Parts: sequence; structure tokens; C-alpha cells
Amino acid sequence: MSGRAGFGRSRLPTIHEVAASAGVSIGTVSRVASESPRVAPETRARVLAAMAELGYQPNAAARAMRTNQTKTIGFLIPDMTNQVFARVAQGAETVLAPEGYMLFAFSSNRSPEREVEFLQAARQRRMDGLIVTLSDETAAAPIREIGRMGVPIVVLDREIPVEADIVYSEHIQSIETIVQQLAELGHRRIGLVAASEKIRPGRDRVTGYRRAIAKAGLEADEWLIRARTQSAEYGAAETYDLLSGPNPPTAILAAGSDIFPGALRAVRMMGLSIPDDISFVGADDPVLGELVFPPITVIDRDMAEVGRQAAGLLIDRLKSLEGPPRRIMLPSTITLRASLAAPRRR
Amino acid sequence: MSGRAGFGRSRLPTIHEVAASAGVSIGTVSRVASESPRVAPETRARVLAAMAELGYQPNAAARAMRTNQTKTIGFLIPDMTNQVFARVAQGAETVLAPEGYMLFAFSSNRSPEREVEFLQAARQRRMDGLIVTLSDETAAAPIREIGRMGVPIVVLDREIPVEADIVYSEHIQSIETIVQQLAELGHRRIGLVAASEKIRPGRDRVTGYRRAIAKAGLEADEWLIRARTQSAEYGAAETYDLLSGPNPPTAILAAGSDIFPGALRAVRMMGLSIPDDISFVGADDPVLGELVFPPITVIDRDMAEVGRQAAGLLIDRLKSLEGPPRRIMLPSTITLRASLAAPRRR
DNA sequence: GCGTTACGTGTTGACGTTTACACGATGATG
DNA sequence: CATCATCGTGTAAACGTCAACACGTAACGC
Repeated sequence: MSGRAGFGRSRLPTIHEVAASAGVSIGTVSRVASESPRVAPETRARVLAAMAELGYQPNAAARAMRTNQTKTIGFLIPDMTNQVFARVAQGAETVLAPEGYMLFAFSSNRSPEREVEFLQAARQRRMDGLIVTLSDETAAAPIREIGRMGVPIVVLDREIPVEADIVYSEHIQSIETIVQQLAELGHRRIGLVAASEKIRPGRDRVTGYRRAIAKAGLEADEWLIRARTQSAEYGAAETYDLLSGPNPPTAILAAGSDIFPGALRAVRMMGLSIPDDISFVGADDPVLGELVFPPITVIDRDMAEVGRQAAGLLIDRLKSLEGPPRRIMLPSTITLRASLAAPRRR
Repeated sequence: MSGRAGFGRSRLPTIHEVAASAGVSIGTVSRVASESPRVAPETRARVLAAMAELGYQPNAAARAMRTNQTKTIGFLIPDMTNQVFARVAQGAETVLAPEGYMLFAFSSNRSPEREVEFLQAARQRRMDGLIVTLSDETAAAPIREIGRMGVPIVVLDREIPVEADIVYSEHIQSIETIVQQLAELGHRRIGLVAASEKIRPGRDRVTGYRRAIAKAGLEADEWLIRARTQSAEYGAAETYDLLSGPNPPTAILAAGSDIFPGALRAVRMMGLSIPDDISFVGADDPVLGELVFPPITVIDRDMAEVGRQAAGLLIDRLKSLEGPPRRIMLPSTITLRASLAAPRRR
């Protein structure tokens, strides 16, 4: 009952009030709350009733102070609106929840300053563990902060000098495969638009691209490589620039979840037809490639699995801190669709 | 330096250690930490140096216990992977961060049980305020839990019997407008696929639809209305069912961010051409409608603004709890594109 | 019937902060 | 020169919980 009406702040009942109401000591209430076996069934029932009556919820701050754990995991993501990370969170949730941990997500909007703020907030709040995706491997401050955390951390797809478990995604091989296929179709100039080389996915994709170009014996033209920012605007701008240049590519790799729609929009705006005028490959978006016409070949990954693996590593580390850092590599998959064809004869 | 190497849990320095290191009392350290003016500049400098040296971060739990606030806002969303909510979070962030609040997002995956768990966790953690989007207005448990929270809450686009500030989105008028336009083009049978009638957006869209049908003097066929679940699969299934029926509609309203791509896929799979075979309207996705061919007319809303408004209401309530519940209604906008045409003659 | 054990419950610091209060030193004032 | 603010700092209590310890009671074995 206690329908303490009204807005805003109202004092929440404490363990003392529950104890008084149930006619026992606070120790007994505490034992009931933490499901200790050493309580008589009848007493337990009375305490439980008092708790329900008062709507008692133990104060996590006080509990954290005593027990040194918060049952809270923080998830740092560069961008909430990016489905890639949201799917990771969802996957991690499925592993963390059964273990009694709450996963709270925080978006840095790709700002290293915000990342530092989050990491400090996480430390202040004594979160039990963290899953972290930094937006820039070359920014020193967040990395320094990670080194100070003092709790287990799992890093997602980044290469940073930190003692942490890491879940990698495979990027090099899949880009190589695609470039090779395009070369076999007869493409000699292939444009790559990727996220920043300051983070592993972008860097690896550029690496894979260069490697495949060399293997196929094609001319290595750095002008064809664009890797600066993960955004639709950037994808559109670079794609436009590539396709309106003097010696444009005959295929475009839009290697990023946000770059993909941007690049596609640029192609559309220029009135080019896929795959007749230009071959096109997207990445990291499981929906878009299937819905547009023609359907578009896409490099994708099982992000929920990334989340599950990351959460698994974290749980292990939470249970026992032993052992060297662990690394897991998860594959990328290529879904071939109708967006690839031989280049138009000049 | 204190480069206390190693994995996992390491003890973090307390205010006592900082005090000892700086040669002052804990009271003084506390005053420095909370930026009280009553500290001599030279002392302040020494304390700050000690803090930096040790990498001190105040224990939020202890602080929360003393001050009764956590500077934490919780954001409950039905589904992280849905861009609609992610954009709200982003908008709310921009208002909350300057006020010193951290926004932590939690996804319930549309489960009322998970919603209750989050609300209880938020209460245990003594979060200062909440922004909440329930997945089912008819589920009693989460609503009861909200009533017990004891902190300011802002509810997003739901009608529930709770004393809270609410940010609504307009749905009825925009659906009415679209249906009317379709009627004017000559459509007499219009299919509606929406989210559940158990939440306001779905219900309002059905209401708007019925109202417009009546106004336009069209036959009201309940068979044409599908409003059960917000998912791509549901959107695809119902669209397929509508279009393969004996007397199919000549236009489809896919009134939900996840329903939209699902419905579109169904249309594609049936080999129907937009707008020649079928007119099509999407909703709540600002990207998809623009990228497919032909571009699709879409009902959309400025979700970041929803987030900003919600955060604003919350901040006000946090500063002064006075006054009756406030309600804000934000508009929907219709972006007309090439997916609407007169129905094919039978 | 006594000693022993096991069990259920109460009592009592701690956890790390903040903040009201106390106190000594310094400088201004009459 | 005595008085009194003012300022900077230290001290100690409190916040709500847990868990180690203490204690009383009942059951049991001998």
C-alpha cells in the first residue's frame, strides 16, 4: 500500500523500517534480502511481507559500499544510433542478465572527451566491469583512463596497448575476397570508402584492399582510397568525389554501416545504375542491402555474437581474474547479391 | 604514478589516502573535490596534485549515501536496435550532460518483466530521474513500479495512469492526412500495418485511419487493419496476407519503423511495383525511404527533439518539484515522395 | 540431568563520503 | 592593545547495508 502520492523525490524505506515493521532486527532483514539460508521460514515470511508492504528496495549505494560490487556493467559505444553497436549490446545482455548483472549503455558520440568522462564516471560508480569501444585508437587520454580502471574490461575490435581481453572482427580477408572477385570480373580501378584508419576496422579494410590490389597485379592508386570518418555524409561526399573524378573507379566498396547508405545516395544522385554503370558493395547493415533495388552485396558480421563473446569473457574474468589476456576473432560473412557485374567497356 | 599493473580488481585510493598524501585532513580533500570555495589556493593545489598522483576518483556510492543524489538518469527503451529510441537518447544526452547528469540506457527487449527489473534496479541505485518508454500500456506491473519510484519520471508517448510528465508525438492527424490524400488519388481500399494497439502510437494511428476512412466515405473494412507487433517479420507477414487476399488493398501504410522494411520486403518478394501496382507509405525511418527506388513517402518525427524536450522536463522537475504534470505534444511530418499514385484500374 | 551442539536472531563496527561544528590563527577595528 | 570577525582547517557523526561475532534456546547424546 503506502501509496505515498506525489511527484518527485519521496523518501524510500530503509532496512530499519522494514525491521521495525516486521518486528525483527536489521540483521535478519538483511539476511532475508540476501537470501541467506539461516532464517526461520516463518520469520522470512513476515519480513517478506513487510518488504512488500513498504515497497522496500535495498539501497544499492550502501550495499556497494559494504560488498564492493555493484552488479553493474557499463557499455561504452561511439554512437547509439548505429545499429552495429546496438546489436552488440543486445547480445551482451543475453549473457549478462542471467548472471545478475545490469548492462547500462553510454554513447560517447565519437568524442574522446566524452569517453574519458564515461570511464571516470564508471570508476566513481565502481562498476564491476566494462565493455568498451573507443572511437579513436590514437587518442591517449581514454587509453590512460582504461589502464587505471581497476576492473575487468573487454575491448571490442580495437588495437590499444592495454591489458584487457579483446574481441576482434575479421576484416582483411573479407575485403581481399571481394576485391579479388571484382578483379576477376574485370575491374581495374576499385574505390574504397571506409571509416577512419585510426581504428582497427578501417585500417584493416584498407590493408586488405591494398593486399588484394597487389595480388591481382592492379595499379595501386592511393587516390582511390578514402578512410577518414564513419558517417553517411562522409560516405556520400567521398563517393561523389571518386565518381566525378577524371578517371573514376568502376566499383565502390562502401565499407562502413553509415558510409554505406551515404555512398548509395551519392550513386543515386549521380543517376548511375547499379551494376551497369558501377558495381557496389556495402557493409555492416543487414537490412538495407536486401531492400534496395538491385539488392546489394554486403560484408556483414554477427554483432550479437560479438556481444555474447564479449560478455562471456567479462563474466569469466569476473569469476576468476587469473590468466593472460584472451583474444577472440569472429568472422565476417559476404552475402553476394546482384550489385556486382563486369565493368562497362570504355 | 602508481601504475598498479594487472588485471581485474585493484583497490582504488580513498579520500583518506589522498589526505595523507597531501598532508591535510579528509574534510579538506572533500572540500576540494566538491569545489567548495573555503580552501586556501595553495592547499587546493597540493590536494589536486595528490589526487592526480593517486588517480583518485571519489566513490559514488559513499557520496550518494551522504547526498542522496547520484547524478544519474536512467533511460528505459523497448529496443536498442530501433533507431527511433537511439535518436531520443542522443537528444536527451545533449540536455542532460551540461547539467552534470549521466544518461544510462537500458533495453527491455519489449518485455514487461525486464521493465520491472530495470525500474527496481533504478530504484535500488537511487537514480535521480527516469525517462521511460513502456512496451505495453496494458501491463500492470511496470506501471505499479513507476508509481513507487519516488523520483521524477518522464514518460514518452504513452497513456498510463501515472503522475508524470509526458512527451507525446502526434499520430492521428498525420495518418488522417495521408489516408485522405490516398482517397483523393482514388484509392478505396487502404491497408494499415501498425504496431500494437496496446501502445499509444499504434492505437492513434488506427484511430486516425478509421477517422479518415469515415470522412472520405470509404468502406470501413476491419480486415484491412493489422496492429499487433512492432517487428519486420510482422510487417512482412501482414503485408503479404493483405496483398494476397481476395480483395487486396491498393495502398499500404507501413506505420512503424520496423514494420516499414518488413512490409517493403513483402511487396518486393511479391514482385509488385511501387507505385504502379501498389502505393506505399512508410514511417519513422529517415533513411530507408530515401534510398530505395522509387523513393518512398514517409511519416517521420524529430526524435532528437523528443529527447531534448523530455530531458528538459526532467531537469525542471529535478530543480523544483512543484506544479501539475506537464504534457508536450510534438508534431509528425510527412515527406512526400514518388511512392504514391492513382490505383490501377481493375 | 548435564554438557554440547546447532540454529536463529540481535548487536556492532566498518565501508567512504559530506557537512555541521569547533577551533586556532590572522587581521581589522575601536 | 583588547576584542571580534573572518578564514582555513580538523573532527566527528551520520548515511544504509552487510557480516562477523555474540548470545540464548532447544535438541541431542551420554
